[in-house]
Amino acid sequence: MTNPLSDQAVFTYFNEIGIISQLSAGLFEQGLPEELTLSQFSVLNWFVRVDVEATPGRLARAFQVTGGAMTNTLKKLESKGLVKVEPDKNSGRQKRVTMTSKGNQVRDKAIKSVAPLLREFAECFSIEKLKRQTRQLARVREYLDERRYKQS
Amino acid sequence: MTNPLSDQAVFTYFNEIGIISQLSAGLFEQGLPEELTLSQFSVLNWFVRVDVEATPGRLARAFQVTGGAMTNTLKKLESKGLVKVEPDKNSGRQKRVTMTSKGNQVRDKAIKSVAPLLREFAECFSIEKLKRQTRQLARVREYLDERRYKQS
DNA sequence: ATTAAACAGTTTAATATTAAACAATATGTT
DNA sequence: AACATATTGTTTAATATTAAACTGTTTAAT
Repeated sequence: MTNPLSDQAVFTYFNEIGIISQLSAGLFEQGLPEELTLSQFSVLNWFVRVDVEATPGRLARAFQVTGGAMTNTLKKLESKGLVKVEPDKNSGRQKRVTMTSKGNQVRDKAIKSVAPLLREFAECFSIEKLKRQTRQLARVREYLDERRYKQS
Repeated sequence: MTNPLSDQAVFTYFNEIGIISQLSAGLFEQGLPEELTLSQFSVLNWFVRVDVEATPGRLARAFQVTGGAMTNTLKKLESKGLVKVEPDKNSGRQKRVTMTSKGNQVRDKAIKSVAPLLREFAECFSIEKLKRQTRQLARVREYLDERRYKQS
């Protein structure tokens, strides 16, 4: 039993999300200092919000990117001296990633640079509504994440 | 007056959107036939849903991508014989893009291929809620689109 | 009529991402 | 103990995108 109308509704939904992703990433990166990309900033931010250390794999899973992408992001961050990547003493194949104090400073600076953008946005859109939407989006994200593994 | 908590809420919101965009595009493209990318399918779909002809610029604006990106997408579609790109008789700088009948067939095939994915999704998430969310997302998208031009 | 500015589309170089192949290490089975 | 399998991270090639420079065309101003 096909329903083209609901198909279209779903497609439009993801279409809006795709465009917002593109526009918001672009705007956000314009506000970022030190040639920081959104991915790089996100990793720095993760070290403040979630944990003080991680493996590359854990970060890749947290941001839903491939291992290769995370290797690339960490290389860029390491070459700027914002994170440290060391071999793990307990495991020969894992690595241990931590943020440097410079990384912390740059993250703070980035937060400050982007704050006006975020606050301007927060003035136009109710934070409560935003949080409600975020919860719904999280459910969709979890759904897609499961589907992902079912396919492959 | 800074409010780091609402900043964080906004950031998390866009973060979820970014991940959903990535995951949904990936899943969607896996279901697409003829080596069709999401961008290419979206253009074909546009010709069914919005208008039977367009200029490259109009399409670029519709999908919020740069002119260069649309040039690239149209080249791929043209090389597969799915659209026709002709010079415009009335204007020396514009071009006229239309979908071929093969393009129409491939679009139909693509719709059928991804239908199961969309329908499975529609079973898990209420279409009414989805439409309500889409309206909210559209407002966010419009806001970002305006901000975009203000910056530059 | 000339000239300047705006506009439409393309090209180029750079980049972040993916999928797939790969190397090194750990785990589990027999 | 040996061997197969799984895991972790990296490398490689391909690709879609962007920003910026560029070409050609139209519009506007003087």
